[in-house]
Amino acid sequence: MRLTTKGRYAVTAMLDLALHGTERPVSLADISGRQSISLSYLEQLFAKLRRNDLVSSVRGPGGGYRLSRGGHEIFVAQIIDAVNETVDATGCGGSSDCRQGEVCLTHHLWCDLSDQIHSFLSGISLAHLVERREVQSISARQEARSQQPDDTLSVAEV
Amino acid sequence: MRLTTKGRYAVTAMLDLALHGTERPVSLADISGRQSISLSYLEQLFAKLRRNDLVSSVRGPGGGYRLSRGGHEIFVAQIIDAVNETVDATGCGGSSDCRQGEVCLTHHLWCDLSDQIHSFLSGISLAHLVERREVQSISARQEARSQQPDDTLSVAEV
DNA sequence: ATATAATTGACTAAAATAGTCGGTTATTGC
DNA sequence: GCAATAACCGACTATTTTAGTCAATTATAT
Repeated sequence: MRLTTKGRYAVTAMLDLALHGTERPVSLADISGRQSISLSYLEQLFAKLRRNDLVSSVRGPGGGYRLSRGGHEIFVAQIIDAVNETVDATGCGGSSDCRQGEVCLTHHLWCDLSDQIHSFLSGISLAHLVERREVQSISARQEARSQQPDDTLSVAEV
Repeated sequence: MRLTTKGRYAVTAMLDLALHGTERPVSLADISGRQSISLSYLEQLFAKLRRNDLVSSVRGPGGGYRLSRGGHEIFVAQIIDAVNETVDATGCGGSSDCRQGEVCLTHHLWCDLSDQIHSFLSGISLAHLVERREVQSISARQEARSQQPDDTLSVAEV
């Protein structure tokens, strides 16, 4: 399991979907606008998310993406795995012959570590994230942004 | 906290130090030979490890690096932090104004996540890794490599 | 003195990340 | 049927990170 900004983009986008996709599908243009992620980059990410059956798409006007199942059945680990899609979690191929016939010194360490992080992130669902108060309030602000441009962001909110 | 191959290299090298550096300092050339990491790349990594006070150096013949303290006082998290040295764990600066005055949707998630992974890796010391049977056997094989070139690596060993 | 080995800095190659562009296909509403 | 929408697709580019090279300098043990 690798942890980079790419996975964060994907989780952010999926969280946006979970928050705004309850009524109708959400277009990538909308997500792009709200989360400041480039549309074309989102296209790449969602191609992978769709291939991994995390989202389904609706074409044409009014179309977009929606979660392929309930937010409590989609986990952060799945999202990160989908966009990283590096099968090779250990860096040595998992084939146990990384060091020309030997197993590299930290082979087991990284397998363990990978497992631990993976199971940790497998316990966090989108629904779980949506429940967080902070996320809800931020989302509300983002929705209201067009009406009232607030420069009065208090520290308490953050 | 970012998790890439760079951190794995660093941990591997430090583990090598913990295993072979009990008597005398270990030269980067030795580590390079045993772990198949390029000497110059090790130089870069150890410059950072030294700046972060995880190793101390001894110049001249018979010199090399040793752990700056006991293996039970050096943790995987510290090693990874040292070589990544991206203070910005959240990707949005932690300054809480990533989205032009707003906090990005997953800001808290990644702070949490980062904290969890960090505390997990902060619980694993080099000494802890050395105690692992697998690591010891692999290390033994690596040390003996020059005497008996073994092509008879059984699956059970792996 | 000499060999060893850290230390430094500049430079390069390859890969991953992030993003652009120009199209095509399916669908909806008029 | 037509136009607008928005997914879908592939090729292409820029930036950053990773990984590694090279050439020198400095300290030190013998």
